[in-house]
Amino acid sequence: MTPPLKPRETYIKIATSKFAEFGYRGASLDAIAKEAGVTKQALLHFFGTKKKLYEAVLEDHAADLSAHLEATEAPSPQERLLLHAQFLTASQGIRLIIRALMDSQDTADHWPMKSYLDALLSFLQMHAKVPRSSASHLSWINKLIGLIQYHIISLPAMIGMYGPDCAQSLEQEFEQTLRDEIDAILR
Amino acid sequence: MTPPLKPRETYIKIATSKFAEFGYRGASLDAIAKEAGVTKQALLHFFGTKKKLYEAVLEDHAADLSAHLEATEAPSPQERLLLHAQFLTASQGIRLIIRALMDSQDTADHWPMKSYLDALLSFLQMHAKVPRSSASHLSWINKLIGLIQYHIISLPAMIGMYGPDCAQSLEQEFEQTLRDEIDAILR
DNA sequence: TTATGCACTTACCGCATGGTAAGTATTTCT
DNA sequence: AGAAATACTTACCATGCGGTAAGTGCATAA
Repeated sequence: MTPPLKPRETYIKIATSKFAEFGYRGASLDAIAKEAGVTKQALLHFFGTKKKLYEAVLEDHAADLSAHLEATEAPSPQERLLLHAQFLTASQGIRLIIRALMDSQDTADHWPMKSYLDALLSFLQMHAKVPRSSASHLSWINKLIGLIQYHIISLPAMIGMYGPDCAQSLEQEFEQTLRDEIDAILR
Repeated sequence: MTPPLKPRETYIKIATSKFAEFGYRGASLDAIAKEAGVTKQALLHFFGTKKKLYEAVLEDHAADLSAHLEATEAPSPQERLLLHAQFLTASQGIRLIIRALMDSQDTADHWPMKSYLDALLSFLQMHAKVPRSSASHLSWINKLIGLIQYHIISLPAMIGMYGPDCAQSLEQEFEQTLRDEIDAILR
């Protein structure tokens, strides 16, 4: 029933998961193309260079995140933000963001995630318990994303070090922390 | 006055900064060797393979962190942990940890950072306000490292997006958050 | 004095990678 | 019917990479 994705969209989705998993350098055009069932020249045909494909991926992802925040419905702002945070956690696309932040200093000025961050900022400003500076909200967002992101990337290592049993309690503690943080600033 | 580093130690220090900055794939033996003023075969002579150099770097770094935690002196446990957290923030070696967590699933079981994590855990257990499970402490450590780590890697992008002025307030908010988190669990 | 080990070097190899050039089949527009 | 655009393909190339092989200079030990 889902309409068949256009080639370009297909490539972007596959590239997204590859870049998220292996990083910009680690994800080769060949590997992405192979998963899509084409040759890498198909990708170069659409995007010109690997760098441009990467930029397209980042922009597409930012749009996805903004769209999800927009579309999420819940009885209260807290629950809405919690749902969105859980989506962030589950989507694993957060790895893409970390990779991007770590890889590129130079592209920071025309950073594609800005639109998404701005959407989050205005959401916070609209529903905050008390008025706060946008720097303060930005700092809170950093805290939240840092929380989510480190939880995701450290979990496999934690399980490796402390056994599979620790996973469940870590998950529980993590969700409680999410709730606490959200409750702390939203009315 | 500092005693001249042995070659092996020199290589590890340089490799540490390169791996932290560019990741395992992104840091080439050539680049590391060039900065050390030798050829890459000098590195291969000492470490055999790039992978083994990487492991040596991780182990050395874990030892450094544990040593710093051990050596830090302060009037109270809170201040001691705060000093250590600020060292973590300033050392930028935290990038190494993130890179390592993201790059390797398979090496998670014999993860070199475990000794450092265990040192942190016992520190928390010794000075916690109230007794808590080690899973709970582990979760708190994740939170703290996530906080530090995302602050560091996102700051350049934040400055790029919102201008240099936001840096100072982000720094201030960040330090306050560190203090709050530490005060929340240490007596 | 010879030998042994250490800390390298130069020369080379094979492979993976991003990218170019040119061609091809299919659909859409005029 | 013919032209143009779309969505690719095969063939190829230059570069950078990790790693091997063999040799060199130098200090110390027997």
